This record gives sequence, structure tokens and C-alpha cells, in this order.
Amino acid sequence: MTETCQDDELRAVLRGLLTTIGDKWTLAVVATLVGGAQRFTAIQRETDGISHRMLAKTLRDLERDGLVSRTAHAETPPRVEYALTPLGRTLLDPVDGLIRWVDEHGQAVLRNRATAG
Amino acid sequence: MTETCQDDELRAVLRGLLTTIGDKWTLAVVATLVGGAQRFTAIQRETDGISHRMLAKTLRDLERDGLVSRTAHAETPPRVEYALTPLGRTLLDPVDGLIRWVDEHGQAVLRNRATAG
DNA sequence: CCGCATCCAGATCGATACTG
DNA sequence: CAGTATCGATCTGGATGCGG
Repeated sequence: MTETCQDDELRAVLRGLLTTIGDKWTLAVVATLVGGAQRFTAIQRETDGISHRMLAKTLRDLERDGLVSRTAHAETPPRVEYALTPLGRTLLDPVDGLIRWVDEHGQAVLRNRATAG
Repeated sequence: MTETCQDDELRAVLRGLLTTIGDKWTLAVVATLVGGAQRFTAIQRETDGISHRMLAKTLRDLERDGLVSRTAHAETPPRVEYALTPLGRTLLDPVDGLIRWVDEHGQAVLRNRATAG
């Protein structure tokens, strides 16, 4: 495994990661899970305007990447809880950096957008 | 201007920003511009596989947000140079945090994807 | 050389309905 | 309650051609 290959792969992962967390709902869902494990319906209620389908997709993607864990309890009625994995929690740090940037410079971006149309 | 309104707007900006920098090519273009101002064609040559149209769109979006400046020189042949603005450079910091995260945990994500995908 | 408009194929998303 | 499949509307991205 060469370094260039790794570099290429890392770039791909970076883009994929940005695409993932940049997806319309991912961040909101993650924000909902910061406080602790949540059930499917609870997440949907917390996340304003998300459709059933998109929540399912978002959670599956996050689970696929190992950022969110899915625990199905064999009960009636069925109960499934989602939570951030340790790996998922490590992501909160750099994301927080982005949030701070928006907090600091977001207004400037808005102003630019308003000016430039 | 209420705080809740600002909070909503900031969330919108955050999502918009993540969408922007998560867009397929934005990061590669920004990476090209880190070293200094570049011409349209030079950026296209540096950024492997990007189409004319997408580069134009990417640059326009970045310019709209005030992250990239566009300087047209009135010459023949026409020459237009793009460069990161000071605001654009402040964004490099949090993005670097993300890159470090990928550097550190990207392999784990890939492993998870391979297992679950 | 630079940028935009048009056209077209593929991806995405929301609503709905159906299974366990 | 949790999750998947289908369908239709919308959006995106690439190729091409034209104007500055």
C-alpha cells in the first residue's frame, strides 16, 4: 500500500465525509443524539421537517460509517435506539470548530450573499 | 433581531456552508488556491476531472459567499485570477481540523464501510 | 481565454403504501 | 414502532455551442 494510494483514499474519504455530514439532515440528527440514545420516532419528532425515508437513510449511512450504533430490543412493540459511537463522538470536536467558524463569520457570509444575490 | 432568529439563520448557514464545501469539487479548488491566485484554466488543469461548467459554478458559489475573490484584467487575451479572500483563509483552520480527523479516523471509517457495505 | 445558456441523463427526495 | 419499496417531481452534473 503506497502513500499516494493512501493520500488518494484519504481525499476520497474526506470528500465522502463532508458529503455525509453536509447532507441536509445529518448534522441535525447528530445534534439530537449528542444528549444520548434516542428512538427512531423521537429523533424524527426532534428533527423538524425530516421525512421518514430521509431519517432512515441518514441513520443507515451514519451506521455504515460506524458513527452511530443501532440497538434493536426484542420486545413488543419493537424498540430501536440510536446513539453516537465513541468514533462518532470524536467527530464532534472538528465539527465544533466549524460551528465556531460559522458563529464568528456566518454573518459576513450572509452579508456577502445578500450583496451578491 | 431576536436570538432565536439568529440561531435559526446560523443553522441554515452551517448547513449551507457544509453543503458548499462538501460539494464534489469545492475542497479541491480551495486546495488549489491555498498556494496563491490562479487563473481559470490553471485551476481546471490542477483539479483532475472537473468540467468547465462545474468549475465555473464552484467558483461563482465561493465568490458569492465572499470566500474567493475574482479579478478580471482588461487585457487581450482576457485574464481572470481567483484567490482566497481573508475570510476564505479563516475557513482553512476548521477545515484543517476535519482533515486531521480524517487522517486519524478515516481508516476506521473505511473499515466500517467495508464491513457493513 | 473566460463565462453563460441549453439540452439531456442520472441521482435525489418526498409521499405513499406495505411488511415484520 | 421500525424499516423497505415504489413512483413521480425535482435537482444535479456533464457535453456542447455561443457571446464577450
